[in-house]
This record gives sequence, C-alpha cells and structure tokens, in this order.
Amino acid sequence: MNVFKHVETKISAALEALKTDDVLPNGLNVQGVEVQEPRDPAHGDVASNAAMVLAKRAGMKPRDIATALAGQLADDEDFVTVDVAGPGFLNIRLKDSLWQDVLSNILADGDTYGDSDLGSGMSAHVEFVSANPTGPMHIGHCRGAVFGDALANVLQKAGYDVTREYYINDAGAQVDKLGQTAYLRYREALGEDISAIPEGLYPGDYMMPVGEALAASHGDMLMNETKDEYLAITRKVAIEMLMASIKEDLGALRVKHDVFFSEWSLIHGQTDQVAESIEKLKAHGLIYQGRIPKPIDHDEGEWEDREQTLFKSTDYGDDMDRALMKSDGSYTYFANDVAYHYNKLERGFDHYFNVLGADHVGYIPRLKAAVSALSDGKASFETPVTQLVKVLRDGVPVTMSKRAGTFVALRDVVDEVGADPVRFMMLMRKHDSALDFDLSKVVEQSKENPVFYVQYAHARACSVFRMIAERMLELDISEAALANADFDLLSDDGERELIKFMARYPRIAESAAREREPHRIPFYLYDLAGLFHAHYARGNDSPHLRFSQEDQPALTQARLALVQAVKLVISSGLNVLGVLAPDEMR
RNA sequence: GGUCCUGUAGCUCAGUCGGAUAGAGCACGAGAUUCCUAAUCUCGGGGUCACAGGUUCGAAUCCUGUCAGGAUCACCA
Repeated sequence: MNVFKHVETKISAALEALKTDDVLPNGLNVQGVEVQEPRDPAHGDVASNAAMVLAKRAGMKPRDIATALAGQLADDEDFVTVDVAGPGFLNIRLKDSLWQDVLSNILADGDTYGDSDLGSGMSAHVEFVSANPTGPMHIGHCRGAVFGDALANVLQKAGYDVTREYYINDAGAQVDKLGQTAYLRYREALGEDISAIPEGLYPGDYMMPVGEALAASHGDMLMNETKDEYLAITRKVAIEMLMASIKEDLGALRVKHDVFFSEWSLIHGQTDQVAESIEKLKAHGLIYQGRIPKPIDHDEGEWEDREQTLFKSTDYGDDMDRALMKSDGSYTYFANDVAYHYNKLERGFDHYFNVLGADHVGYIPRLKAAVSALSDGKASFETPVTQLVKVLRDGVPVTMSKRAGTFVALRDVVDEVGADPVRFMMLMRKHDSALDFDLSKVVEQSKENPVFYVQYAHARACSVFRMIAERMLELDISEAALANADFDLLSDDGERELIKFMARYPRIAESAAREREPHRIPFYLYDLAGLFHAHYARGNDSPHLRFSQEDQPALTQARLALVQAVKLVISSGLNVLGVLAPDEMR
C-alpha cells in the first residue's frame, strides 16, 4: 500500500464531507490537493497543502479551511494528531500500526513492492539505441542504451506493457560505404595489399574479421563480380556481423530489446512501406513539389537548389519543410523514418517513446510532425533526449570519431569495470544534463562510486542474516516467522526512520515513471543505503541497537523483518536499474 | 542568426505538480574499529539558487528578457 495515497483518500473524503455540511462550497474543485512528507520531521509524518490550494477557490481563509479539515480528520483511527501549522499546512502524525502495515506489505510484495497502476492496461513502445551498424558500440551510445532500458523498466513497474525496439539503419549511403570497406578487407584477407582504407570508409580493425569471413565463405568468387553484385553480398554480411557484435555489447551491458526492426525491410519487404506512408501524407495534402531555402552557413557549391518532393512539416511546427526523395530518386533517411513510424503506429501502441541523443535534437520537430500527421494528432509520442557524454581520462577529454576509427569501445569499459558501475553512473544523472564520464574514476572502483555504497547495503543486510543464522540456531527466521514478528518492538528512532523512508518508495517509483525520470531511483537508493549504514553503525556504540539480540528472540525477529525489508527494497530498486544486488562484496 | 538543453556550496550533482529554515557526495578539519563486514559511521565550516523583472498566500521550481556554456540547424545517418 501507498501511505500517501491512503492519506490522500482520507483527505478527499473529509473534503467531501465538508461540502455536504456546507462548510465548503459545493462543486469545489479539489485538484492540486496533495500529501507529501515534510522536510522537517518535527512537522509530522505527512503534510497536506489542501487549505492553501483551496483557499482562493473557496473564497475562504486558508487557516479556516485547515481548522475545519483538521476537525473532520481528528477522530480518524489512523491518525494520532492532526495539526494546523504555518500558512495553513495540515500536519498529520500517523499511528504506528500504519507504518507496521508498510513493513508487512514490503515483506509480502517483495520485488513487486512499488509497482503501481499508473499505466495499467496500456502499452508502451520504447525505441532506443538504434546505433548504426557500422561499427561496435562506443561509450557515447551507452547513455541512451542504459537510459532507454531503465525507462522501459520504470514504465513496466508502473504497469505498462512495454515493447523495447531497436531500429537497424541497414539502408542508405553509409551502408554502401560499409560494404565497400568490407570488400577491401575481403581482398586483403585474400592476400592483396590494399594499403590504407580510403577517406570516407571505415578504417577500424573491426572490419577485418568481416573480410576474413567473406573470404572463407566465398573464396575469390567476389573478385569477378560487378560492384552492384558484390556490394549486395558484402553489405549484408557486414551488417549481420556488426549487428551480432552490437548485440553482444548490449548483452554485456545487460540491455535487451524485444524487436530489432530493419530499415531495409521497409523498402524491400512485400510492399514498399515508404511509398505507402508518403501516399498517406499525400492524402492529407501534406506532400508537394517545391524548393527549400538554402541553409545558413552552408558551403557554396555543394548546395543544389532544385524542385523536389517535400513534406509540409511546417504545418506541425517544424521550421522548414523536409525532403523525402534524393536527387538520384532514392528515399531520404527521413522518408524511411516516416515509414518506420507509420509502421509503429499501425501496430497500435498507447504510448511511443523515441530515446534520442542530443546530437539529434534538430531532427525531433520533423519526426513529431510526421507522427502527428500520420496519427491525426492522436498519438502520444515522446522523445526524451539524453545529453552528450564527455568522455575523460584523468580529467582530460578523449576525442572520438567512428569514421576515423578512434573511439572508446563500450565493451572495453564494461569488461574492465563491469556493467553495474557503468549503468549506475549513467543513471545517477538526469538524462537531459550533460555528463562527464571519467574512465579513470569508474575504473578505480573506489568508494567514490555510489553503486558500491548501495550494493554494500544489500550485502550487509545479507550478512546480518548469515551471522544470525550461525549464532542463533534456534531462531526461526523463515519468511512466515518474520512476517508475523511483533513490529511493536521496532521502537527505536533509527528503525522507524527506515520504515518511513521505505514507505516513500512506491511514490518514488511511480513519479519516476510519470516524469520519465529513472534517475530518481538511484538517488532514492543511495539515501536508503545511507540510512541503513547509519543505523547499523549505531550498533557499534550501542550494542542494544544491533539487529541480533541473542537473549531476545522476538526482538531479533522483528529487526530481521526490517532488515529483510531493506534488502527487498534495495534489490527491487537495483533491479529496475538493471544493477545486480550482491549477497556479499568480496 | 533560429531552435533545444544547462547554469544551485571550492568540485560533481539532487531538489517531489510551486510549499515551511535550499540538500548529498567529494574535497577540507576533528573523531569512531576488543563491533552484526571500516567498501562503514559521527561532528564541523561552507550559498546573492547566473542576472533583472513578472505571476501569487508562497518561486531554485512557472512566465518574459539578459548573460554564460553545450548541442543542433543537409538529398548525412
């Protein structure tokens, strides 16, 4: 159960009662009334702003509303005290039994504690990563991958039926260049001296295995083919091998997609879906032949002013109309993407998310325009942007370029430090804030790395169980025994503080989904771990606060129930982040 | 020049739908280990929430403008 919602329900009922009694005007709009935890614990367990929010609408003084509301709530069985404070806050202290119910719920719910019905009955489609299959994943891709995965998890926890998808850009000019590179590496594998890989192709060593594979499967047969013929083969093999490598990289990071969707298939499937989606736009009168203005600062000479097929994205807030056909008659990347989003829409999800890097923000307006036009403005389509990651080593920026072959491979970082620190560090920042990622610090595995702090809290909880199992052989520490322990014995401030903090988890998890901000979870976990470590350490000076009290089995059971709850909440939260919750830190 | 993101302690960053006296880590200073794991804990100093207006019972939070930093403005992908 969610304590805050529970109290909110009570306040709503009390407001209704006051309306019936003509204390408050009938039909008063109670939107905006909320229950939250006060910053200062002296203000009570929970507080409500109801009186201040309603004062103007009701034409009454906030203190008067608060006093009436307090009177209405005073006799409630769940409340110890209801006070009016400050400008009209309602400060409420809850009975212990309510907090004890929280503990019971955590133990009963386990990993599902914190689930909500925010998205119940709704589906969500999350497109993320979609890195071009022209090389292994580098550290820059990492943030979108981890964020998208965590966003999907957070939505799932809030009840959405989530589909995770990767759009494979396996069509277009860059893929041809990849095919040409593969062909050169193939000739190299056959013993030819190819010298340097020409400018504009992909010089990285990772293309050499592709050449070798081609040599092994085709011998020297491709040497006699025309360019069109060999490119069809080298392109396909290169894409297949690089996608396999990308999937391995994602796997190392523990990122999983349900669907890998091929751009190529949009054009070369049973029907030309690009043509179909353009037809759809044409039916709306959004396609025309025209010219677009020359971009500011564009190099002279490269710019060709010509009449072309345009999508009228300016009708939907874009700052210029967008080209759909290249001068050679093939589709632009955007045209294919229009078709891809049309395809998504046809599959019928309730919410669409497209996680993009900051280098694609300029692309968002035309994408939104297309989705809006294709769905008659009905689709819920969000494009969370992950800001760029500045990669540093010992504080010095590392420059990266895939085409030049100089980049920090995601795989190298993950192999060196593990997926957990990488994921946690990426998620510890709000997604639309820029992030400095210092390799030397992540590699260090020092205590500066908050992931260990949180993991250690989980491991420490586990170790408490191991120790007590060893020392108190008679004690029943089964799930059932802990669930039935006497929670009245948890009377220490540190214990109560832990319970109250864990009561916030459902609200945190739900807000993370509602605001599409997974970073709220690691911050919450870090604070929870801090409370747990602090309480644990009090046992050093005050042995009577330790979890294990060998001469008091009932007290020990109650405290173990608390420890178990902490363990469950931490592992539940880490699970959402895709970070492991270890039993020990050795 | 247009658009988007960011600006909070020396540094890195949180800050709930607008809520009461703005928080944490690091760094700096002082302490805790016969103890359930010290990968931990306790205490301390440290702020013009970039700046200027506005909205209201109340603004770090919302609106407008200015300044600073980053991203982006293609028939690329």
